[in-house]
Amino acid sequence: MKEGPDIAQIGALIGDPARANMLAALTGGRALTATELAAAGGITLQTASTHLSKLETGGLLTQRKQGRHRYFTLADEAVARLIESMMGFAASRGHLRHQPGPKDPALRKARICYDHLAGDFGVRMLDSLVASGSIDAIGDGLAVTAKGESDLQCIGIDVGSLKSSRRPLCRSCLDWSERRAHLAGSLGKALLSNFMEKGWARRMPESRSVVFSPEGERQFLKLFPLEN
Amino acid sequence: MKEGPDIAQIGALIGDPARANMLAALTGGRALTATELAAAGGITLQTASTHLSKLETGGLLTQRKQGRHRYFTLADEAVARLIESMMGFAASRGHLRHQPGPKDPALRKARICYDHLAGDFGVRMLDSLVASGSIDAIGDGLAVTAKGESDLQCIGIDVGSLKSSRRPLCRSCLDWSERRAHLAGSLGKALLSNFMEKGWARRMPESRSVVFSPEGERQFLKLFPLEN
DNA sequence: AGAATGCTTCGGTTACGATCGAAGTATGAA
DNA sequence: TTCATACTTCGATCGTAACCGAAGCATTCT
Repeated sequence: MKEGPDIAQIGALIGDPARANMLAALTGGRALTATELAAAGGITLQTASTHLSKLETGGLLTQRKQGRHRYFTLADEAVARLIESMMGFAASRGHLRHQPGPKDPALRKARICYDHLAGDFGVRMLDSLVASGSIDAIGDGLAVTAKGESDLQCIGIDVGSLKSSRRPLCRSCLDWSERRAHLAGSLGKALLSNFMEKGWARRMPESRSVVFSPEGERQFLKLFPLEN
Repeated sequence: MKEGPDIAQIGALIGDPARANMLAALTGGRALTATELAAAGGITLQTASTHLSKLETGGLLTQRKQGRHRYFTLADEAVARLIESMMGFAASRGHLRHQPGPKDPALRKARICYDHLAGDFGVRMLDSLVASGSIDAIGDGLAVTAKGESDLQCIGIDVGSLKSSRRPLCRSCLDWSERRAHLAGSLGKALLSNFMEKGWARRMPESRSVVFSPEGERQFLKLFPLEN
């Protein structure tokens, strides 16, 4: 009858539209203030405040006060994964919010998923890394090969130092737009920051989309070719 | 602002305690009638009926009428994965339902997870298969080796025929009690049914727990040893 | 045929929670 | 100090949905 952990609590937590919108906004990875989240949820500040405290006591959010602002973030990567997996599920059921805004194509092309690259470009990058033998893939599992380690070193990424972190190096993440895997984990994060440092890509404010400069896109496509 | 798929709908669907309990009951894998589910949810039949129709239109359940009964099942494996992953998340946050009933230890030891073996025994089985070189594991990805294929043949499982199914052969599934991976996919299912055919194990009515006979447990432990 | 079982639909009650206005606290700026 | 911003808490309203009793179908049993 009543077995196991209590799903209903977190379900209800995510089940409110305003809260769901706020969580989705935070999937962008950057910390947001209460007022920004209120806007994202489409509600007043007071209401947002109560929602945020609920989400925090529910363990989904952490807050960090800085000056007179209160910055909220997803509690950890597990939360981000849960939200993203629910998005994938919702998308597969056709629970889509039809709003073919101008941002939509940009989001499908390249967007941020917590701290790594998702969308068309994210999928292409992982496919290319696997095809070139830099990453071994068995099902959902990923591992960097010796070749990959040296290739990545050339781009400017030290895999060795990433390995020492407690966080898994590679992890495949299924996103809702492509429904195919892209690269998450500390390596996924490192690659994206690498692109941004080089000026190839930058994040758009108020959105999860990532735009590449013309030159950046050229370099990216050259670096991660698709054979077929 | 409003990007991507609508999480809130399925969140709300799962967010109701009665519905959550019914879904959890269905994670057991067997099809249940409306009255059984009403009992599982702790509500009357009428209320259960409306809940069930909501879950069905939401795409979480499928019903199959047979005679004067209506059997409900989780719509597909993706739903089962979602529920189980939410259970894992809830457990990690301490959202546990404290009810130290007598069944609890049995559930941790061996229970069913949709259609395969989970709990202590499920984890042990996968660990042993990996250690013996029957299964290759990279991160979350699993693949049967040639050695594994012949070993499994000896037990009475034809991997070749399983491969032809559309469903993935191996998949790792993280369960809430152990927080470690166990074997899902068509192979996971085949192994469990193999044990049950041999009389090693059987399912308890009204519960997700799987109990091994003394002899069955002896055989199981011998077949899947742990070295350390 | 009639009776029993399994389930759905209808109607009305009730309770909870989402919402906002208004007032209260904390931090920073003038 | 005073004023402004960022946020929380209080209080009250309101809507929705969960719930059950009762009645309505459908299927099977006798």
